Amino acid sequence: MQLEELKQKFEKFLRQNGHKITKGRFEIIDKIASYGPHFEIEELVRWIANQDRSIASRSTVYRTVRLLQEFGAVREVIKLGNRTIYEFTAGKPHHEHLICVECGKIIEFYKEEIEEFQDKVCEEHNFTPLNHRLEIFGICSDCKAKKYENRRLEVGA
Amino acid sequence: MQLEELKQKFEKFLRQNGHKITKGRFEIIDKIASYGPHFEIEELVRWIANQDRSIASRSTVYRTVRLLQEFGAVREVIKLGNRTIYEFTAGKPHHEHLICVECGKIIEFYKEEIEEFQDKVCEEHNFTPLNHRLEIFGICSDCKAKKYENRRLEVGA
DNA sequence: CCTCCTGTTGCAAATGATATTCAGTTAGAC
DNA sequence: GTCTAACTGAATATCATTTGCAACAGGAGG
Repeated sequence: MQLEELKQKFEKFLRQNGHKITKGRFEIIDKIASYGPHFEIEELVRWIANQDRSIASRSTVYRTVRLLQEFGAVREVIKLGNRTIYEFTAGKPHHEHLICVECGKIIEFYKEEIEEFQDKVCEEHNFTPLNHRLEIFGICSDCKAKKYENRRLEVGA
Repeated sequence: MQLEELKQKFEKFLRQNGHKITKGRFEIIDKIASYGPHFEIEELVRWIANQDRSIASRSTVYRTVRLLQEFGAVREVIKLGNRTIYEFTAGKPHHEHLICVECGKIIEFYKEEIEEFQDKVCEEHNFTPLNHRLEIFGICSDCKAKKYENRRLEVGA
């Protein structure tokens, strides 16, 4: 299983950077992995707190997510208002996101051309890209359908 | 001058939405326009506070920037950590940004293809786009040059 | 010009995400 | 096992942003 492989690499990363191997850190990875592709830290903290045996405090979750970002297994993918939505990337290829501003649904998509453009633009400006983020905010098909429903109800079916 | 035109349109916008025409709001627009293309609110607040005659409180600046966003003259273009960088768009066509993570320099660029992709991807997902934001984080040419200088100095010129 | 109602302002306090401090606890090198 | 540096949890601090509220000011109608 590739989660195990990831953990082993993370362990090596920790060792190489003078960090210690603690149970909590690996339990947090398990939680993130089983939570779903996208998460917010406060959400994760609440979820963990609700479990039978709480494995880590708020501070530890924040600290571990930061480590995972440095390691490269977690990425900040959406910044909306004061919310930060993270993604457990774990080897997934880079991709972008459509965000429904009505229901919060997140749709992933990949367009190779975007990477090509990034390279072209950066070269033009002699700029060395480290990472990028493309967020498209809008209304998803479900929410559009719902609005249509509501309109019908208002008019009187 | 097109700033005047913008103000007139904003005045109409305010009237249409049941808001009042106050001196402060227009003075804030002047400040934003003379500040430069990109600004952060706290920065703007401090700058305004340092003027001979302080024209608006922190809350009013925040509230006015929000109105200007609804109106469409101001846009959140970069979210980095807990910082939000705004742009005074005022009719400028949509474009994207390169952000130097060393010195904070912001470089604007436009690629029509990005708009085309957005439309294509959104169509595929039956998603109605409202706005988007592409941020490319990296190191600008100046900072790369500076690093090169430092390396030379360390080695001993 | 006066009056009244509603939106606006400034301040202080609240909020919410995230960072930090510190004292007690552990990992893991020797 | 011993020792030290890194880690943890709880409380506290910080920083951007929002909100409650009392005083104030547009602007519509007279």
